[in-house]
Amino acid sequence: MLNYSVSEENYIKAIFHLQQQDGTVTTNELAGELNTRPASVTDMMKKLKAKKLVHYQPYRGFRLSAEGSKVALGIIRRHRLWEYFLAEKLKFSWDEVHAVAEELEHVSSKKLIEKLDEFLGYPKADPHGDPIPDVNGKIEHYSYQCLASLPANKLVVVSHVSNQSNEILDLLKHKKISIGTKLEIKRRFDFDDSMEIKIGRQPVFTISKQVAENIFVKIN
Amino acid sequence: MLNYSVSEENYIKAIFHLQQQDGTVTTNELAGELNTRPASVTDMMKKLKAKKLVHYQPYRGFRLSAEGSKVALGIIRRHRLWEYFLAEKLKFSWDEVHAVAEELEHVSSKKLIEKLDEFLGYPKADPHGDPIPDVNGKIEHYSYQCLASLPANKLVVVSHVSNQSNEILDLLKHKKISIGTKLEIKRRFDFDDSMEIKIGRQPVFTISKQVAENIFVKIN
DNA sequence: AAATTATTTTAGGCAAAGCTAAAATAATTT
DNA sequence: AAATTATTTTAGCTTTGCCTAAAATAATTT
Repeated sequence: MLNYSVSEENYIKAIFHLQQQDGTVTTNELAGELNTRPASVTDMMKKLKAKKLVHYQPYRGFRLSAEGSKVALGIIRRHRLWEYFLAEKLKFSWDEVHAVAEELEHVSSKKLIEKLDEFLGYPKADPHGDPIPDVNGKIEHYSYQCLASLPANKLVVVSHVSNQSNEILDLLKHKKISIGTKLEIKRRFDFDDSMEIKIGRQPVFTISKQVAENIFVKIN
Repeated sequence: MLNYSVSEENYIKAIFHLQQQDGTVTTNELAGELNTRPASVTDMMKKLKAKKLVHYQPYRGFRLSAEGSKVALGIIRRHRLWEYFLAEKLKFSWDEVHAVAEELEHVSSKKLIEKLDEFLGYPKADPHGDPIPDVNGKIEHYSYQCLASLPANKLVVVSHVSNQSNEILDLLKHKKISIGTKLEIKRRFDFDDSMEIKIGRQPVFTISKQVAENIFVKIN
């Protein structure tokens, strides 16, 4: 496996995360994610395309190639192992681990990561509950839970919507619920299984049983 | 304290080590140490001078300023703590730790290093026996003696190896000499300054002058 | 369908850190 | 003291990764 620059790795990782949601990633999206300019993204996409890490046609967006995904999973593996180390061994608090792991993940020694993994006892997930890919880049997929099945007072992240109809998407769009939205379940009503939900600091609103049954979440 | 680039840090560290021996460091020496060209060294010296990290007059060599030394000791602290971590926790062999620590030392989080130090139990020296500077850059100096300078029939403890090259570490690993090893000097030969050494009840073996010059010991 | 707006790419530059070749300075021989 | 040799610096070029402004293309309105 070749070696990539810190910059290249950051682009690859960002594309990986963005394409989880969107399938294909746009120049502006990626520029936003990386706090850089669209022109810089175009430059880097040309480079990554030349290295066969992304599929890219001008003006048409891009996504990782198989090889690119493998590289991304390697970076994510390193990141999450370091996060686990920082939280578990060095007693960093949950919100501090990410920034430091962003630096550590670029240290490229393969042996370091294998030894670290062993030292940590082969953890399955990082402190945020995100699964840690194995040496071969295999990642356990999330077992999403149906929002309708959860009790009150849970903080969750929307991860999947199991219904592609215009009707539900229209409703979700109106309620400003999309993939990645953080929801807090405030109350459940036994009468009709409706739920009161809060997003950030916005006012509480209600969703019906039928809606909740189609939303799948990761518990935070 | 400001932040420096990986390149700047590598120059600062190299100057620190070279000036231990020479007092003042020359362009060619530093270029040799860093596997770079004299012209590149001159460029960097101008930059480090502008940042008041070195004293430098064209053609007259250079040395670290007080501030430069403080920065150097910070880098050395990080390097040695990581070396200790790699050897002690991840069970790296001592000839492998240096290369990986070279990468880890540039991760700049202050909190990371303080937490790591605590986790490791505030070690005093790295796996090669080099003392670890404290948070304030204070470093303990031991008065070790060079093995090459000692007469026969001495019982000594290996405390420091003044050469991090793979070549010597490979040799020492093969001869089973590491920090803390008890050696008995059985004979010295004036012809080539080689020595016969015994470890415990193992058979006597010979080491060359070049090796003995890099081993520093405490007399038992 | 044309016009307007938004997005993306191109063109041309900049800073960091390296390089080679030539010029300047210092050190050593003769 | 002059000549030669060695060292160091300067000048100018390269690559990486970023930038701004202008041009090209796509998407949306009218």
